Amino acid sequence: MKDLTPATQKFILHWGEMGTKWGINRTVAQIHALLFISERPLHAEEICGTLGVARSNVSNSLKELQNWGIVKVTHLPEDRRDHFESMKDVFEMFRVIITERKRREIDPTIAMLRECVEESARETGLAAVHTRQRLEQLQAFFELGADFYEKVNRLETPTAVRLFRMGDKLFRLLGLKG
Amino acid sequence: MKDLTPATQKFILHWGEMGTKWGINRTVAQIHALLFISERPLHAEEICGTLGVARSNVSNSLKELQNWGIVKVTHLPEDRRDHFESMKDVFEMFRVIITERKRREIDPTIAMLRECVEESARETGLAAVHTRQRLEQLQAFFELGADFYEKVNRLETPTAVRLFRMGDKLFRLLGLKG
DNA sequence: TCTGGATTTCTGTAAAAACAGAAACGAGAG
DNA sequence: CTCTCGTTTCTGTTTTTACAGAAATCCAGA
Repeated sequence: MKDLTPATQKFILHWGEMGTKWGINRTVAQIHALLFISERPLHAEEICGTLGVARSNVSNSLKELQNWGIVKVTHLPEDRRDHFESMKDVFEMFRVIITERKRREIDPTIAMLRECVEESARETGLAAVHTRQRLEQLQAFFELGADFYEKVNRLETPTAVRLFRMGDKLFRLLGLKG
Repeated sequence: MKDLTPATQKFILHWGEMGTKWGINRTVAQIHALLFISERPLHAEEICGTLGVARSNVSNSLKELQNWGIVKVTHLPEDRRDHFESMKDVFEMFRVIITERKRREIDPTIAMLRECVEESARETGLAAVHTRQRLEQLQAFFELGADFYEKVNRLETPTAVRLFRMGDKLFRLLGLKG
């Protein structure tokens, strides 16, 4: 890791580890961390040099980050090479990430649960009833979460931030505490 | 996969895949799915037979699930063997999972960010200032999320469910829409 | 203390993922 | 058209993770 301050290095390494724990390739996460913290767009070669990984690896990882929608290509005048930059707004960035994970993983899970519930409704026997009830509970939970997310997602960022900040006041206002 | 209805099989397989995408071992996730959907506690041998995995694998996976806190050991009269059962309440279950992930991954990340911000505050130069600002934004985001979670977590389950159900009404009540 | 079932730990193997380097491909400049 | 610089795809290797089977340990009852 060349030309990085100790703090930056520590951040990039930790972010890479975080990635692996959440099912994201370590290198992908590291490149994301690097681009996020960099004040200017970087080209692939720079990323190779800084992180010490192969060119092809960087190329594939960058494509992955673009698929996630949190890294974009830009071009600088007088330079034919692609340059890459991460989204800067943290809140927006996580909004994008969560939306994408919902699309890729949560929505298909809800669909699967729907199918399983249907299927087990057609099966007979006491066991099938139990199974169906369990699956329905799971389905209800995921649907509740998904709906809530959709609603929050429709808010403008500052509005959403305010919502999350409210806390105690929020609960009191809604008379939920009792 | 012996003695399972098609719906149950589909569910267990999907849940296993979900696991891998979220950094959970496939077998661990499958065993969890099996125990979740089972109406009675199972012993290790049954799990082996049903899922077709080795005894040792089941043993380690069960320990992992117990570390997560979503599977517990029980004993049946007239049977020396350990029996295992998953939490049944879906909402509680995810509360436990999220709490654990926060403890393992989010809290250490916040600590790391704090350290990095401190370190980069001691460094000089324009670049260091930029770095620090980025890290501070990230830190603020994580702290906001963590605080909000703590608050929701303190609510009784039915209260929290009501909160998530409110949706539109909620936003209007708070005058957030504008 | 000994015994038999039950569980965990250890060790080598198999499978999967990550990765580097080379080759192929593409786009703009001359 | 072709040469050059840059990017992507392909292929084989390395590393990591998951896993099975064997060995060791544990525990209750005799």
